[in-house]
Amino acid sequence: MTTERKAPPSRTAKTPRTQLDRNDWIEGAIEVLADQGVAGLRVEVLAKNFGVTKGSFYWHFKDRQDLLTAVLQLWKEGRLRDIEKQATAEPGKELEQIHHVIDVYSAVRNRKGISIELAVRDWARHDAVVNVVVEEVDAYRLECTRKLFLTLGLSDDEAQARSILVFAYVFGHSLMSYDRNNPKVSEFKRWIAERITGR
Amino acid sequence: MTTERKAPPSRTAKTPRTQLDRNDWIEGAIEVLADQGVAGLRVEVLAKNFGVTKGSFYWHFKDRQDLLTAVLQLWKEGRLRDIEKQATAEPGKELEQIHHVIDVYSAVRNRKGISIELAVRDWARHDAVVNVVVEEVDAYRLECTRKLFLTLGLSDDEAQARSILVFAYVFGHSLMSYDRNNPKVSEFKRWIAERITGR
DNA sequence: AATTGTCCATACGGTACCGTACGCTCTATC
DNA sequence: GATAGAGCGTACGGTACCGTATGGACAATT
Repeated sequence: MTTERKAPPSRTAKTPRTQLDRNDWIEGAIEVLADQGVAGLRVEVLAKNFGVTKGSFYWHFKDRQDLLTAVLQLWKEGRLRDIEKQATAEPGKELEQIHHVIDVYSAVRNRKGISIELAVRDWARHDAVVNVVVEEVDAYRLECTRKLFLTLGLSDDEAQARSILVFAYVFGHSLMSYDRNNPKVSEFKRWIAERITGR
Repeated sequence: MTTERKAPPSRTAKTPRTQLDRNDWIEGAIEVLADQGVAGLRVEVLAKNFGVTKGSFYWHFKDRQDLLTAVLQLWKEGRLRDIEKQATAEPGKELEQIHHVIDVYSAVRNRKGISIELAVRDWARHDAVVNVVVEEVDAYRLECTRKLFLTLGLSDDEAQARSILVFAYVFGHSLMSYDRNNPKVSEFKRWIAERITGR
């Protein structure tokens, strides 16, 4: 499926958002997913967030699973596009680009993105279909990063190992709860990034 | 592992388990937690697993929260004991011990332990009290590992940074879904462990 | 002005839970 | 062998959901 953005039905400027379309629901669902997890992703709750009733929901979606599938699909597409964007380097700037990837995917300012990531991964642990999608996304991420390492002249094995380390680290980091108020944290993060990418 | 088995109340050989005590419920709850998450930790479901009704549950526990608190407490104690055990090295064997920690906490054979770990961490994302406990456990884990690195002659900052990397990696690794059938995976894991601990 | 389709509200039956009240049955103890 | 309490079953009311049926409200079209 492809981001089926419907052209706004000519009510562009008048009432900013009286009607909801499928995409609005999906995006709202991703919000809830980020801070409640799939378990908290309930039709009636979501409807209440929008100030409507579920009568609206069931007009746009067959059932709850229909929404979940759409959410997963949108997530996958977004993640594939994102890693492609974040891991594309100008020639000669591959090392900086890897640092950029580590930085973006472990940044505290990216709280929402990280929350979604963790929520989807937890979702995947209880749903085989979701797990397949996460595997695909992970595979692509590893591949993109591996290419960067390869360009830097590393062997294929080492490039793969380092790529795994990159993402295991960033996801593990966002999973951990250590003292984030520690002023040395950013120092540690730089040391680690250097350790992962350096000679 | 916690393994704090209470001495069976003198009905050792007769009926192997007719009565349930508080600990049985808590351990059963941890089982469910491991493969369903907190959201799936329902009183009536748990009772059905034991082949009893919730009448039994509410004799041993005030309410569902009472069980959850007990589960959390037992988990915390177990984790603190475990890291202490896994990270205690004979003098001169500190490096081997760090490798042992990495190995144990990222081992595929430790599936259940990892499932519990991830379930608790996801739980912590939606419950501030749980999050505090996870922070305490993490802090102790980092401290234990840091001491090992310190004994190896590293600076305090580097010992801290490496400790963070150790646990971010192992947890991130168990969170990731890459091709685990790849025959080179164990090779990658060794490379990474070496990268984390080596000079 | 009547019509059609889109979008939503209301109302309903059904399920899966939570927690309580109360009653039953063993077992140990005297 | 009566008694007391520990451990559990049964039955109930309540809540939060899911999904369906049906009937508006409103816009665009004719």
